[in-house]
Amino acid sequence: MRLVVARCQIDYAGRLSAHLPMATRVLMLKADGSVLVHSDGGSYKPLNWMSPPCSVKEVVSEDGQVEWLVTGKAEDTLRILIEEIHHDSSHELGVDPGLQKDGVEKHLQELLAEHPATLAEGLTLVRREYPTAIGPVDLMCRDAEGRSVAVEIKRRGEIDGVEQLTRYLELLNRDPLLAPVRGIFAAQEIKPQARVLATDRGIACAVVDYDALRGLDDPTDRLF
Amino acid sequence: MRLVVARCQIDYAGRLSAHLPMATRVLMLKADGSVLVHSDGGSYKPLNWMSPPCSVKEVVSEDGQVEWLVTGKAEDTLRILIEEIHHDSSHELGVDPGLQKDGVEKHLQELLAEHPATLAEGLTLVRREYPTAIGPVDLMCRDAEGRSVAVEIKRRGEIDGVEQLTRYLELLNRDPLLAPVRGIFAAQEIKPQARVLATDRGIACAVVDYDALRGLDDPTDRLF
DNA sequence: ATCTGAATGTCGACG
DNA sequence: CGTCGACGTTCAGAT
Repeated sequence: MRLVVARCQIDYAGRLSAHLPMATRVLMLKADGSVLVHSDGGSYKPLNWMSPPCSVKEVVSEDGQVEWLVTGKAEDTLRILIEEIHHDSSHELGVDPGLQKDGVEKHLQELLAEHPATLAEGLTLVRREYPTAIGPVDLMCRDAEGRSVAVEIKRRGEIDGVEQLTRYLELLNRDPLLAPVRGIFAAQEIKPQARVLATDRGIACAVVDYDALRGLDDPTDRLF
Repeated sequence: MRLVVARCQIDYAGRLSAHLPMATRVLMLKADGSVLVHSDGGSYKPLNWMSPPCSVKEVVSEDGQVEWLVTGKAEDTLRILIEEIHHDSSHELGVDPGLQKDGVEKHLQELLAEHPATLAEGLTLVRREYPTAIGPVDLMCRDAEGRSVAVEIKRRGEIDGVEQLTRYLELLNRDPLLAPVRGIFAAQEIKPQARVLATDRGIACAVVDYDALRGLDDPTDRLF
């Protein structure tokens, strides 16, 4: 890992073309050859970058200008024209053990599979990841009357999720052994437009409380 | 901008929970208070981070352990337990002039609006961003026979874009003044599944050559 | 290798 | 300030 603070000008040509005027920025050169250009603000996203695998070549022109030419896989090129280097240091980091996550959609699905009745009175699980020709339905359930219920789970419920569930329901309802199948759109948060679309299509919405579900679950069975 | 290389252990609690075991990493602390944790590999995305606005507080426990507590807006917290600092430097960067882009979907739409006949023989433009209740149609055109044609433009044609165009067509075909409206799905690259879905729904696919379109366009009218 | 859906997505535009 | 769609999306998992 090499960290450079330099006044530089940058041009990128690849899937798009982009240009950064001369200014002072941080250049992060990782061990795999990838390069990140950060300014003092914005977000975690660099102003510009080159993804690995790629290689950096230093070019010095006749008039003494230093340029770093970063070339990637396809026709991606990042040209960094260096005017002045304020800082330059290299560091040995080693391999990172990596990130452990908890609280993503998969966990929500696991919890709802264990407690389907929180979605609707008397709901019982038939199976998780119920397979169909166009992909698996998150939860296939049966209601108190024994009718099929397809559940689509999202962390954040938006219009795409309703579209997805609609496709499943359309397909499932062609199967006379299952039909009629109704749908429940479950999410920790449901956007108004998604709710309107779901309601218009006769799909029920269920807002899920992740922490409450965790409370129902065995508290010893945690990641950390 | 402060750059720190340190052996550290990190816990994040916010929209999800995440944990990073003790290892050597780069910590980037930006002027707006945001913090990025990078390893020597991966991609431009940090292992962990805190978006602005947020503040960093240094806490030293009784046994001398140093911890940085980064708190954000809501209940987001990032705890960085520092074991050893290998490098620590601060730099004045100033405000960045920002990025200039060229070659995104908007530009593709402009080019196709100027040359609609490249999509289908005899096609003429009615208007760009044709408004409907569920959002604007990229291009509304008329074919040689004077029938309406709705065009959805994507850089990469995937299933979502076909769904979007399907919604527009469904709505537009309810208007007796426009109906029948047919659809063209235009993209630089169309994924097989998207093509299958489009064809199944009677929507034509058009693969667009960006460079060729640019060639038709006035070459003096460039961004830089 | 390709494809698909998720994301602490982020970012910008528009109402 | 929320909503929506694009993104050099990136990313991980499954086929």
